[in-house]
Amino acid sequence: MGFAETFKALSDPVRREILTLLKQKALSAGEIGGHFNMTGATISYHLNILKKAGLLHESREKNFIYYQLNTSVVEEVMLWLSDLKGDA
Amino acid sequence: MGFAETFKALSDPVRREILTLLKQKALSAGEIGGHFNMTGATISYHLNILKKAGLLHESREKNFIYYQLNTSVVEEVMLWLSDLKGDA
DNA sequence: ATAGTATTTAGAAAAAATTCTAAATAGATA
DNA sequence: TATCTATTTAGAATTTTTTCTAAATACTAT
Repeated sequence: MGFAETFKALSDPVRREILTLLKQKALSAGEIGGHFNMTGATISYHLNILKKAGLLHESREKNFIYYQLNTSVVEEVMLWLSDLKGDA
Repeated sequence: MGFAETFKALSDPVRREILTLLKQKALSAGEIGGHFNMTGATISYHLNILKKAGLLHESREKNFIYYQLNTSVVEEVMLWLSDLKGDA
């Protein structure tokens, strides 16, 4: 759950696009998959990496699992960068 | 030179530690290598990735090449994250 | 309970990243 | 020029990441 996992999660373009999609509204795994030319299994793999990094919140509803961006971890990354920059 | 390269560069723990070292003062490749249990060739590999991502500034002096953090690219990453967070 | 839809897990294949050793380049100094 | 030091490049081995197919799980609804 440290920065290592979070930066790794952010390093993949597919995962960054997923986060961008989730910036506005929560989406189910299937809806997310609809935006990519990939199997559901691959989307699930990416969602799992984002989840482990703490970047997602999930909520179950009916038969679906809705994913949403967890902004607090984004803020933590920004703090790390801010410190690196010298604003410590 | 886009975000892809920069996030990839930031995703490795060795490279993040290099950036942290360079936060304060410029260091030569050899000095950087002294902080890690790796060959100079490997350090050079990492420096090259950071350089391509625009995260480093280099200046030659005598026989040495001094590397320093380029904070402006760090700021660009922070802006991307800020936008993701919703501060757009 | 059965059948249907959504998502995840397992295992394997392919691609990318990390590291090393050995050799090459670049510049400095004697 | 010859040599020494600093750094990079080339090539190969290892590890990690990404992706797929096929199967499994989970939950809904008939």
